[in-house]
Amino acid sequence: MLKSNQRLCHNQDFMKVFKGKRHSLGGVLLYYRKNNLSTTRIGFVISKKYSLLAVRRNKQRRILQSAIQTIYPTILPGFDIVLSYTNHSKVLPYRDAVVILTELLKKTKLTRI
RNA sequence: AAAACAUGUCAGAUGACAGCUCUAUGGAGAGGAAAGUCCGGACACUGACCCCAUAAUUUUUUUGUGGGGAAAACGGUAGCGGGUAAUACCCGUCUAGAGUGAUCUACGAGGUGCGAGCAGUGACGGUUUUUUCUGCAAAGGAAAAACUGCCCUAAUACAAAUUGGGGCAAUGCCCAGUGGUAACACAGGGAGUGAAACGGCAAAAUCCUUACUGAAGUGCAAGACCGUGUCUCGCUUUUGCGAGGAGAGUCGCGAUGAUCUGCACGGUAACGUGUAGGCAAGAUAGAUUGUCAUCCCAGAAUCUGUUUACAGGUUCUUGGACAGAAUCCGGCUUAUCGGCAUGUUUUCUAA
RNA sequence: GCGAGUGUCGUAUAACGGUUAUUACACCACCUUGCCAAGGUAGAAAUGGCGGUUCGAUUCCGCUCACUCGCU
Repeated sequence: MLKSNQRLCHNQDFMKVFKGKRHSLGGVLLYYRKNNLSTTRIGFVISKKYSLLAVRRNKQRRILQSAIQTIYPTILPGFDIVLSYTNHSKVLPYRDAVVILTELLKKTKLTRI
């Protein structure tokens, strides 16, 4: 779980980010857009299309959150990012999530290195 | 000891690293169903019948506040007796059926209406028993007998139908008796019918009535406050004032409660009374977790031992039921891997 | 979260508790035509699922599954 200033919290912010650029890899969709703040804020979208059970949706979101948390120091500040996972056929485990997210961030040049 | 039945209860454990929410430095942090939203309440707002008290305007009256009552309308319940804040809930009990049994399942006021079911009668049909055929078996076909409510008699020689007369039983009806708080059960007496008479159905309060009973409607996105944006309108036209109102703001909303746990008493029980102790999640793009290790449970493969089904060991990119609080409680319903405890019944063994 | 509603052939649509479940378009076969369309004749195809009430259920009731809508 990220801190509250590192999270996207309001519907208007989400709508803004969806109008920005996007990239996808392995079922993970990444939207991003510049904001005028000193931190990057990240939001997660896992819809009812992924699973109708609330337990599975919560589980998948927590896995993505904890994967982001390990990568977070390498991300450049000043962006709004939204991550969503829609591949309803299987669960994305923690190790694969870390690999996919680092590759995605390298492609979009949001990392420091 | 085995099998079964009922009720209650647990919902993998420990550690390390990294992190979140509340509280404020000490801690606390998801369920039995948090689910479905099928019922019932609490709570909030809206409108509102009659009576009484009080305050203001005023003295006919109108408005506000508080308290009490009633049943019109609109609902709720429906064998009987209880429990509860309340219920389509719970407990006990009556009736019918299933089971060797513990136990389980089902139904329930009256009228009026319906009636393609049963019976009324011949056939058909149904149930039981016996024989026989097909078939591995399950089951199916054929034949016979008994029962399934009618019987006797006259007009009319016989049969059938119709009409008249007579008789018996069961259910139901009426009367009074015994047991039970009651529903009802048991055992008597009387009248009458051969028929929509009896029995059956009306499943979501509906066609009408009766008895008992509840004021109604909307739901926390209820609702209360604030009045903040490069917002809108009006006045002033610098500041400012008033109205509306986006809202990502505050409260409602996080435990002194129809509360939880233990004990005692009353009651067959649901439950009630008393007493001692506890204060146990409170998020809002939505916390209550992620990863790893060891153990535990289950599964698969394999090895060893012997009674060939058990015991022990090894391995695994194996799996860990159903499922995630959203205002809060009491029920019901649905989903669910496994385990534990208590009580009861049946069978077997031993004394 | 709170509340309301709908499921009938491939699609749209009808039904008093009593039929072999209606109609239109689409589909298939045949006739017609030199060929196609239109037209004619015949045909196949459905009550979301599981239980209950009833002599009998698309209809009434319960549970369940899927879908739709309203309230920031």
